[in-house]
Amino acid sequence: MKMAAHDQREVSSEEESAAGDLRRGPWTMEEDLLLVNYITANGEGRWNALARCAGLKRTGKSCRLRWLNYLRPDLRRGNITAQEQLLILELHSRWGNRWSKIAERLPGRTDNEIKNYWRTRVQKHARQLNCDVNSQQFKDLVRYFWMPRLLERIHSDSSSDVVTAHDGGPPPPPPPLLPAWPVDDMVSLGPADVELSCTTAASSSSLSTDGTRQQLVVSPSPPLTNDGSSYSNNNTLTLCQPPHTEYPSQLGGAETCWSDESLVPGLTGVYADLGMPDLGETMWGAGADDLWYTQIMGL
DNA sequence: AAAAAGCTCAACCGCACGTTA
DNA sequence: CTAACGTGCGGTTGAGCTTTT
Repeated sequence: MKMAAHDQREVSSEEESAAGDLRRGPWTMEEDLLLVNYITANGEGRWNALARCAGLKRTGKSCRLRWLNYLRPDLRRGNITAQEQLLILELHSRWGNRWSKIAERLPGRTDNEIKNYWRTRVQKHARQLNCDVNSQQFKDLVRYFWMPRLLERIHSDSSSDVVTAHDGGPPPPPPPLLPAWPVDDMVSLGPADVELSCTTAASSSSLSTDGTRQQLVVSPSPPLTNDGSSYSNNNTLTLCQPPHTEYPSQLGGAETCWSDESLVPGLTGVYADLGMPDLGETMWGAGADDLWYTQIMGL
């Protein structure tokens, strides 16, 4: 964890703004205490007056930002989880750069945090692919490669928790490829009127939230439609692959691939050029399980 | 070991919009 | 009606840290 800026340096007199004697730059611990104590006693709002009354030589804006992004008690710390990444990708595809709106769906996360995540992780990979982050190609990439990948990870993480809790025996076999998931697999997610689902010939899986209850539900699959490509209606994103796209698996049985040139024109070529494992590793913090892509892509 | 490059994220900025006097 | 003020948002910056060369 990064050390707070105010622990790292003293306040320089130059940071005392000449204009109005207002301070700028990193907050000190004393300023944080003043702000927290004042808001605890008096509540938030009226930030300019609050700044004066609390004895802070800061703008109201600066106080508000410090409180919302760093000091308020319901903030969630730590890395963005796979579930949160999935929600960010889905909500951004729906709403664009409406960071505060997206943040509402991720309790404890700030718009600033989500915005930083998007810029440092997602946009970086768009650049690496020479894609515009707003291009249809990149959106398809996210939809057909990264979101299924995240769903798989969410599942495998929760599965491994169960194994370690209940099974002291030999290590389990490698996790199945998408999406042979257990039924009623529960994961934690923030409130959102979002449902994500994946469909293959074998089963379908969905990750949904309804504002009060969060769940990842895996259920037997309905028959695939011929085109296998429908997705994104009002509240449901369905990631489909055509039934003919099957690949032999070292893990036993035919496996499915989430990409198909007919669905995402040009994508296969993108990955032939750049290589998939690097993408997954840097974006989602993956390690050995990038084998998944190399098997599928024949790389 | 040191320099360079890359990355993260707290904080600031300008603008838009709503509220108040 | 309107000017001033308060608030919130998205975009941008840069200090400090980490990784690579």
